[in-house]
Amino acid sequence: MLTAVRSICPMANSGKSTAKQTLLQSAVAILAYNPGASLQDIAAQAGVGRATLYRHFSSREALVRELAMEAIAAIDQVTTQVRAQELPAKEALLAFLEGVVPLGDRFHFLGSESSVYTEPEVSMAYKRQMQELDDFVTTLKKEGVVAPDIPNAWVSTAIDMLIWAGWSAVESGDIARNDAAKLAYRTLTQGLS
Amino acid sequence: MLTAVRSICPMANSGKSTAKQTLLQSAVAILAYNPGASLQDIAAQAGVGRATLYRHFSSREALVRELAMEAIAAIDQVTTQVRAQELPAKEALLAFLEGVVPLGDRFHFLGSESSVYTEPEVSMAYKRQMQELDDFVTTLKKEGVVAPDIPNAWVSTAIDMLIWAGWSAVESGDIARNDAAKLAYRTLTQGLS
DNA sequence: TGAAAATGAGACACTTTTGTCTTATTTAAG
DNA sequence: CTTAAATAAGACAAAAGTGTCTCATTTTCA
Repeated sequence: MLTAVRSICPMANSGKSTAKQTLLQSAVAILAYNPGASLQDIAAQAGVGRATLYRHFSSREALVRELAMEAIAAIDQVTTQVRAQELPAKEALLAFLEGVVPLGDRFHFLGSESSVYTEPEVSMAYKRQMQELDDFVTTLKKEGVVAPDIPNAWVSTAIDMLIWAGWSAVESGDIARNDAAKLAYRTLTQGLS
Repeated sequence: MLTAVRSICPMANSGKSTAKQTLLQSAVAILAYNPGASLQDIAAQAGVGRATLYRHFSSREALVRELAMEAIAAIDQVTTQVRAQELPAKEALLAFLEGVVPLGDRFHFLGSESSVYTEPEVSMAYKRQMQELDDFVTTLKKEGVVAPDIPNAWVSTAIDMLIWAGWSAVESGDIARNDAAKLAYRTLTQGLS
């Protein structure tokens, strides 16, 4: 376990995740499965007091908003990396899945949380990201990875759902962490056959 | 499960659905997207007072339990019908999807509601249904519809998610009601190509 | 029409959650 | 060692949700 490096060495700030980061991580882990969880539950899961949570997030709404923005940023990071490689569309799809399936809880949280529609800041970023996914689908069609007669909306939805499928299959222990993205990719490109 | 026995009264409710049915329908429609919705919201969506809701369901827990059991029964009805036709596995899959995609909200509600794990009655019925799905996956493998090297758990999860994908794509207006099951079927059997 | 049943509205007590605050303790830095 | 910052614990009031109850009104059916 590499988790315990924090205290001894004086300058090792690199491995130390801030309390805020821990809270965000715990929050998304809980909220992805139980959107109605209380801040009590979230703080407890993060191993901090409820008051500490309020020191970092002024309200539940603020927590959810930051969570959404952080999820969007994490996914953006993946898409940026994938684009930089300038892969053919098919390989880009696999790379995208490899990067995003481990973020499955954040990804799913985004699609299910209603704040995505109410908060303008989040809403705008989310729409942009959905648009980018739609553009990617168009590329997939151009390069023959996806049949042209399938509606873009269906392709996007199917990708969404199989990302969540991959993450939750790993989480429930049914699928190995390194297999999930490949299974999603295989299912998308050639089905289950 | 005989759905039409409702009341002793001779003719009373022909075209009119019971308040209870309306409530169940509204509840699943709301809870599928917002699991934390209040009974106030549910009653309002059903167009009845909150007190009326309590006349039909003694508690939130009872409402959710009946909802879950009703969802399980609805899905059972589909599987019974599909089995009765004695179709080859591939055609059976399509028939199953055609029947279940319109029940997508109930299906999704079942998989996400935690009462499924806490209530013994629901839990037992749910496990049985999941087992039946797993058996069906085994049949799909035997008849060559699904490759033998794909884990059953992945196949089940993928079917689950694409059912939900179909229902929500219809709900959001992106996909025609009559296309959703076919798109899910096509995606499962040959991917998006 | 008239009686019985169902409903809408809302009052009420209770519980949980939320957001703010204070205080004692721990942790980090000088 | 000493000081300053961060934290856990918990008190507190306000808000929202739950479950029970009553009563006036509407609906239903005989």
